[in-house]
Amino acid sequence: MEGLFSAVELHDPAADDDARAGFRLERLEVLNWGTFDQRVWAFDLDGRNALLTGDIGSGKSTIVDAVTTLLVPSHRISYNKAAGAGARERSLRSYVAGHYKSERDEATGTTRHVGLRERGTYSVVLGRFSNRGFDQEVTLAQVFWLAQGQAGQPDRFFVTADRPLTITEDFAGFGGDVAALRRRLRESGAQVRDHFPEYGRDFRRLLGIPSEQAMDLFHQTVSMKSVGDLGEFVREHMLEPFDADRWTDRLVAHFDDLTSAHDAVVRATAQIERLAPLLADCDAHDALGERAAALVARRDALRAFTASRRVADLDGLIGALDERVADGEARRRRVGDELGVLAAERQRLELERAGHGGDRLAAIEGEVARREVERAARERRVAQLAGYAAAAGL
DNA sequence: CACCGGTTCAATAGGACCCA
DNA sequence: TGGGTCCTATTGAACCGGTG
Repeated sequence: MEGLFSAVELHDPAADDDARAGFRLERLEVLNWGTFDQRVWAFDLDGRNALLTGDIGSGKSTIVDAVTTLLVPSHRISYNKAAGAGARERSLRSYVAGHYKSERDEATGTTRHVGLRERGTYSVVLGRFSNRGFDQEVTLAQVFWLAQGQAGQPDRFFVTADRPLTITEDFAGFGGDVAALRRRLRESGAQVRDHFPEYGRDFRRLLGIPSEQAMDLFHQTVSMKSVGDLGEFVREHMLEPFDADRWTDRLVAHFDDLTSAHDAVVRATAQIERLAPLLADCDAHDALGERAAALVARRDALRAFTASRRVADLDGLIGALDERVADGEARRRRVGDELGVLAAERQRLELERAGHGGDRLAAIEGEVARREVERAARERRVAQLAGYAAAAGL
């Protein structure tokens, strides 16, 4: 590393504490990354600002891309942006395989990339960050490997640890068995992840980065060659997304709501004014209703009242009729008795007529009948007298 | 030539499943 | 229970053709 670059210190040692506040990159290590082959290449920044210089193709962008790879999900990285290279010239795969030149196959007309490394090797990118004010150290690392005959992007896993790690001590001597390396790292207390999102959450928590957008801004600035439109850049990467269309729509909708609410109030007021006479009418209606109900009650009671009066009348009438019946009965008895006397008289006369006419038997029969009646009267008289005697206790 | 919209492709994330 | 594999939905980048 020292032979390739000259690090120029840009900081003021007198302002060292302030200049190195927060988490800063302490040391960057790469193994089998791009053209940095075979051994661990370390880059000690010591938490300071540094200027990276070097010839064209010496690997400046490769180092920058190593830092970017540590902090940004690979599908969002445009490695070519920093290198200013042609499309698709650089990728995670090209760094892991160590592509350094392309050969054109005249027979097929295709180009083939030539890599430094055979399959079966692995690559490591490791960054150690420290926050000197709080004496905290955080290590981020990613391990890549290309399996035999594997197409596409390399396999990889992600490591975070809240202590310093080095490639030499923690990412070597595992016999090429990636599973063994994972196990060893996990047992040492490091966090091993398969996917970037959870790894990203881990290191953002460790480094105290609250926003995912901050990483996007970091990515844009670290790999930026030029800013064509500063306003656009600030809008895109430094401001929280602001959906002006949606807010305009909401504003218009809110205004519409206010307008319709005002209309509703005006309408309701007019309705109340027009309903006022109705209230008076309702009161009158209620009064009339009460009066009608009272009259109906009296009308209903009238039936019983008249019935009771009629009962009294009929009772009187019944009494009068009973008297007339009694009178009639007495009269009938009197007439009956008179009829009995007249019948006896008729019989006597018939007998007398028979006597005169020689009908002595008819006279006797008439006399018998008369005596019979007399006997019955006397028996009644005897019975009456016997009743009186019994009543008198004789 | 820049821009826009649609299409295609590859990588990723995450769930289901199996196995030691 | 952890690790490995397979499958699928999602997403972002690249590409392409049309347009002003």
